[in-house]
Amino acid sequence: MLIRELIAQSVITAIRAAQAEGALPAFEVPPVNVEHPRDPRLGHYATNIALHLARAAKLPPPRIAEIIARFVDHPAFTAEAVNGFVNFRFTPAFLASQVAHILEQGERWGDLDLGKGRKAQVEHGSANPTGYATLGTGRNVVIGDTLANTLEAAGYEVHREWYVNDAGSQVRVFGESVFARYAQALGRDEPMPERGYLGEDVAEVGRTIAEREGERFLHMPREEAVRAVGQIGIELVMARIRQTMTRLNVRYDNFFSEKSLWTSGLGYELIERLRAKGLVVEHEGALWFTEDGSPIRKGQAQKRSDEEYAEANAEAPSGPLPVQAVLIRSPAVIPNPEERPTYFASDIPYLWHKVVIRGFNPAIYVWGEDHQGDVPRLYAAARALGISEEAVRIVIYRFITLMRGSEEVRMGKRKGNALLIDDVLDEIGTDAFRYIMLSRSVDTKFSFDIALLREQNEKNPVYYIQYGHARICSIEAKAQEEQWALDPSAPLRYDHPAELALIAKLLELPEVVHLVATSLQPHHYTTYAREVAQAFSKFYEECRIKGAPPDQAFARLQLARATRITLAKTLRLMGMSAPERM
RNA sequence: GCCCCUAUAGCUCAACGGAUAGAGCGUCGGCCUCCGGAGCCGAAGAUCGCAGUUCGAGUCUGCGUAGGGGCACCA
Repeated sequence: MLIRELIAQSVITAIRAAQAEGALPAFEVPPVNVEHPRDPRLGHYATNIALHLARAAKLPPPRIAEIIARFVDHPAFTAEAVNGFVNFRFTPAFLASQVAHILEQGERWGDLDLGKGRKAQVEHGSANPTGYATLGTGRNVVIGDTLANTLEAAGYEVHREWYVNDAGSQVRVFGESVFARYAQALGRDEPMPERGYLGEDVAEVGRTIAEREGERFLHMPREEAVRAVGQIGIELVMARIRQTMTRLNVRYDNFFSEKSLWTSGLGYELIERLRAKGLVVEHEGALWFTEDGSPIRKGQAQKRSDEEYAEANAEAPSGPLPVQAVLIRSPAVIPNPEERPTYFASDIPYLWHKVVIRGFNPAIYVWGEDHQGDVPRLYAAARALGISEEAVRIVIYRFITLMRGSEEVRMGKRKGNALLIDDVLDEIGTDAFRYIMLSRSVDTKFSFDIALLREQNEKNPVYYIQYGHARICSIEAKAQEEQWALDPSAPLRYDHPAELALIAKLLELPEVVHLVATSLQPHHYTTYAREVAQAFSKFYEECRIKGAPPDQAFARLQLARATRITLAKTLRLMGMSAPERM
């Protein structure tokens, strides 16, 4: 149980006891909100319950708070009424016992039992295999991987998956681009396709194929050659992406092929199932999904400019319209059968495969903000398939604005000017990269200045956190080497404010894991890790270990160890290393 | 036109409806006989605007302003 839940319970018990003795009138006890006071001098926790009870109890809040504080009875903390709040302070004995608890938990410290062994999936990365992994994908995978780590710590059995968009017309355009580069590498005068992929990565893939395979594809029918070269291209790109992910300390259990959803027949099977429910209809030669079975609205099937939307919707009622989207394109428009299912059409069997076939609950999607419009569609698909909406959780993160000095650089894979993860890692390394990606909340857009990379790297707070960890390792080693006088027989005791503040900070770890696991907002770790490192620095500054009386030296060394465990765990959750020296 | 997201210190970001809005970087000023100074202490500096709900609003609601994304037989 989290400590805040413990406190909430003792408050409820206190209120009931007060009611039983007639100190408070009878009323239904509302949920008790327990939080950290902003000012740590007020205590470790506080509740505002008295402010909420004023009406029900027909008493002024400060009076209620006093009564509750008087009836709170728990060995771990004391209660005090201030300003209508009830503030709680851990007893030094309890804090000392928690240091022992952390040491005993070791690597399991911070773990929760939220998942109760249920299977959860985090699908992240999933960029089109039409080029090497870019900065945008970097934000995606760092968020996804950290969430996966978190759910694991929270007691879920976690599956990590990359969805390979190996179907659709982009793959063909990519294949043609690779083929052109391949032919060019062999000295042929082959033009790049229209809207082809102009990046150096695609050129490199073309050259690699030329080196490995020679001219054999030049002697095949072109259509066949493009397909074969495109397939090899995807494999080469995915191989490189896997390398990049390894470098980023992001691992996957599976790479799931979009194409397989159609070659297995699952996609068509589900379309028939939905058709039977009247949710799939034919319209102008294409197959459409219509959330409520209503007829397809006019003019749905074209892209429009902002002005055209404005005009088309001038008379439309306010609020979102029922979801309608093409699943299978009309043969009259798209002749190639492989390109007929749309991206959304694949989402339906993919969701089914995740939740119904593989039993993931929740299935978490990490999507860039360009997919924000797909959210209602995915939920509509879930409802149509009879899948609980709670099983589907979607994290939308904002894009990165790439700056060079004060100038914004528009990135594009197709244009070939996208910044690759590998290039950034060459400059700043995995830990700093992950820290930067994690330090902003997912729905905050942030700018990434390549001109300042080096400078930002040196000042990256991750080093401060790791420094704290390394410093503790060094102290522990020195204590052993120099045989400091330590007395492990005395009970642990702490009374210095810096010691007590540090312990209280360490005790927040399970709460932070809980917060990240439920909010799916991994940036909270960066703040927390920094606070722990800061509390340790202060402790280090003010409380000498070496040379203290043997019982106190031992207690402080144990506290340093508990800090090391907490820092290491937090770094590990964020996918960063916890170095023993720097 | 409709939908989603964002606006907090000079810059980059925190803050689960609570008490004096916190950090980092930058600026200014202190601190190394001592377990690692990648540190510690201090100063200046902020909630886009107008209403509303609430005992209490950076946080919720409405309107406005500014920015990003979406509204495809693209992926």
